[in-house]
Amino acid sequence: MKESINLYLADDHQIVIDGLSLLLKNEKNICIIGSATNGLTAYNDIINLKPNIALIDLRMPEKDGLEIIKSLFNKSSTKFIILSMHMERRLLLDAINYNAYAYLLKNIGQKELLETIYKVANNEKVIIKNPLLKTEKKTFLSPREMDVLKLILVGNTSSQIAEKLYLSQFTIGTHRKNLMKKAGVINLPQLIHWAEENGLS
Amino acid sequence: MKESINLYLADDHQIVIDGLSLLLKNEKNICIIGSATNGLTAYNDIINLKPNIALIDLRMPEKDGLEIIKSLFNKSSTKFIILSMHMERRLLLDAINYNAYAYLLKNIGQKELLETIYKVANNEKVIIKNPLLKTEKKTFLSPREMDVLKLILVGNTSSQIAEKLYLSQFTIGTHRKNLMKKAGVINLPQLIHWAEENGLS
DNA sequence: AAAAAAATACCAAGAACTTGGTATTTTTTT
DNA sequence: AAAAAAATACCAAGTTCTTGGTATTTTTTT
Repeated sequence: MKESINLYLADDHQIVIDGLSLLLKNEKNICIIGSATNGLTAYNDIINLKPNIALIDLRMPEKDGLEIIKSLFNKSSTKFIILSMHMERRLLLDAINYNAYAYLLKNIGQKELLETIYKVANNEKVIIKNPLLKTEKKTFLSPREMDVLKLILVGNTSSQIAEKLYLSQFTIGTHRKNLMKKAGVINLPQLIHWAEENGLS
Repeated sequence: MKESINLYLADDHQIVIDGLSLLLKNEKNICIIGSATNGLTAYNDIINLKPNIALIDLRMPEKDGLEIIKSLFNKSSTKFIILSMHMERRLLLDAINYNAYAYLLKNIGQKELLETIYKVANNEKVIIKNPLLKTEKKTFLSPREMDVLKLILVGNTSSQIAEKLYLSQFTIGTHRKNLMKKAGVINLPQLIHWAEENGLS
């Protein structure tokens, strides 16, 4: 038989952690060895505690879920399950790219969560299928577009972005144009709204 | 002795409901009589089930927490505890105005949640004190400003907003100006970011 | 009833964004 | 090696936003 699964939890809402803890406490094969409400603590804890599996939220203060798995990619034996509010293909692919074992939406139920944890413990990768994923014909953003979008989101103008990325303002203009096309929106507020909805904030 | 507290849960994430259910299941004096992940179901259930207390999320599909308490204001004996992601004075005041018994942030712990429920059951009103509330010298938005902001958020231009609200575009300009001042930001992306952060999305 | 806050409307100059193009270079995929 | 995708750069006309004003009316608070 297998030994018990050491699990780490990270989510920016204490109540979610409390809930998950209780949810998983009844499972005899699962042992929660730590938790955090911010990404940096989670990152350090995961390095020190070396949990078998870490269940981490995408949105967290200090260091988001993706940054954590990027930083620990190929440096840690911990297997990551990403918890996300929204399905966004780009984030999902990023997560897979950095070796996440599962990408779950927060609207999953208890049973599916447990199933996923056991599968992951068994080295199975789980990607929750979601109707959005199919209908969403949107292409993902290129890395450069992502850079530009992030800078837009925090209030930079095109010329400020150009300075920061050592590019021409015209290039930024082109990226804006392409971003809006990909997002299927026609102006800045809508682009920002789209971005926030898709967890890029 | 008192009879047990009938509690209703509404939150758009199933996992939060599952968590809260478990969290409260151990309490012998609390009985969860229903739950929902969308506001409309919650609204109807609360009317039918008449729980003593309803613990509801602010952000929900179909009908948000505030709309629910507004609709049921003075029409229901249910006491409401609002769960919110962020502290926003305006929302807090609205909640109080519509007779909410508590406004809790989701980062509260298990103990505080239980305490609050028992206090509310005892007809005590609880407002979780939060440092933000004090340091936040920001004035809340006026109803009109809120209208304008919401329309900005979904991508309307000033003149589109003017049409929709039967106002002059100059008036909208003034509201924009004042909104940015109150939010302490200097451009549209930052305003939107601020709004989303404060749960006005 | 007086004072304060909110809502309304207006103006103009300058900054920034949007649209619809073209076009070259670099990187990735097949 | 060829094709496709991504990144880069440029232009101009038109639209929209931003700033810094002024000013009147309506509503709320004291």
